[in-house]
Amino acid sequence: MARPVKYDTQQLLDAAAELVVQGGPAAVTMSALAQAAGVPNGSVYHRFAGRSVLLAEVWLRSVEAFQAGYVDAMALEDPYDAAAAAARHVVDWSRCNPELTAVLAYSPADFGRDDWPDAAARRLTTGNRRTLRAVRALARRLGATTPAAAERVTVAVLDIPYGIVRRHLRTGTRIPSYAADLAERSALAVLADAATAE
Amino acid sequence: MARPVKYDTQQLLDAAAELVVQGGPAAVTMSALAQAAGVPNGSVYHRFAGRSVLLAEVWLRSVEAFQAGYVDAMALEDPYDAAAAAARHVVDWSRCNPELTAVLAYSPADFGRDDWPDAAARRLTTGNRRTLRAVRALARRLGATTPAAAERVTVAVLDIPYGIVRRHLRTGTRIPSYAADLAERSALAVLADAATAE
DNA sequence: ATCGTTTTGGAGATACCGCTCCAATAGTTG
DNA sequence: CAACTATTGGAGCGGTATCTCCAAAACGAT
Repeated sequence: MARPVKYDTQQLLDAAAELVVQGGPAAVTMSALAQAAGVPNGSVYHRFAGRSVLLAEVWLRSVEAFQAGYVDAMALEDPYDAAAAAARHVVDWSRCNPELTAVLAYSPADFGRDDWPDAAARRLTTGNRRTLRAVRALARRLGATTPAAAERVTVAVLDIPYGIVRRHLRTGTRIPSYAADLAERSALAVLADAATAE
Repeated sequence: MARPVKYDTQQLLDAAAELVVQGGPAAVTMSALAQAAGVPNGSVYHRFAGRSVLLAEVWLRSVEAFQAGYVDAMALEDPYDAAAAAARHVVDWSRCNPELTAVLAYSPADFGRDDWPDAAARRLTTGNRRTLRAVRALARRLGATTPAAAERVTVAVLDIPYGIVRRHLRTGTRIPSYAADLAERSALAVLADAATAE
């Protein structure tokens, strides 16, 4: 019925993520993407209405992929098991998805969030809210009542594992194999310390 | 002897840091800086030879200010006191220097490290090495022998406090007053857990 | 084979950025 | 007051990025 599509959106997003690895969000220009993917300049605009839409897609694809597994990990019955699984997931997922992790090393603001179309902005807040709810639910199951206690849970299941990942990302060293164990143990140590405080 | 200087370098760097807060390193353009500081376009070039020099100065000023106090904090005699002080310093310093902290949320690469002049690159490696040495010395004093044990110390004195700071930076929420306590306690919990493992 | 429909490709308009250059400027000195 | 000198200011050049536009291309349907 018509000419078939020649360029896959996903392959463009992959190339864009690769550009983020090499030079951050600023390196993701429409022309650089076209060149990196071996696509004519104008063809990029047939997939993404503009640069802000492209950047939104790059971010959302990464964050949604991460959050899906992260929320799943916290669904385990025992709250300590859930916390341990969540901490491990951050490290393991990052090891398996270095390009997507490089994207998440920035913030939505760095990907021009202010210029995103409304639909993209909504996807972002929806995903973030769901994740926040999951963490808060876990905090409740762990007996956290005050804001400080809830934040301690966040430290355990997010700040610690992501801090490890981020440091290796920045220094260029590969994430060592013991990193997941380290993240889990450190997370549980913080949670155990919180339990003794009650 | 000659016309006196009219624009202070520090005030330009302050304006540049403010630009980083609002829009990341990409927003630090020579023209944007000139406009933000109320300085003519060309005058910026009388202070900084080019954009790469400017970005290098912005980064180095922030990181050196941070590292100075950080290394000092680890000089305490008792290694656990030193670790606690280091963890607290990260949070306290970030609370007191939000603009400089916003700069450190990125990496030297985001500030165009590859284009820095040699002198700036040397300043960076010198400061980083000194800091790394201090952390490694602390790890030794805490009895860490394996790489995994040393990294656990890094988790305690850097990843945990900085993770807390970074999360608040990203969400736009102010760092709560209990954050320093939370960082210290979490750090000591991780270190205590490490001690029981031996 | 021909038609209709959708995708493609790339040249070019517009805007912005880094950077240069040099006349004008404003203190300092004698 | 006049001469000297380092600093200043802004117009403008070259390069690059975003985005538009429409003829050409490539397939399915008839």
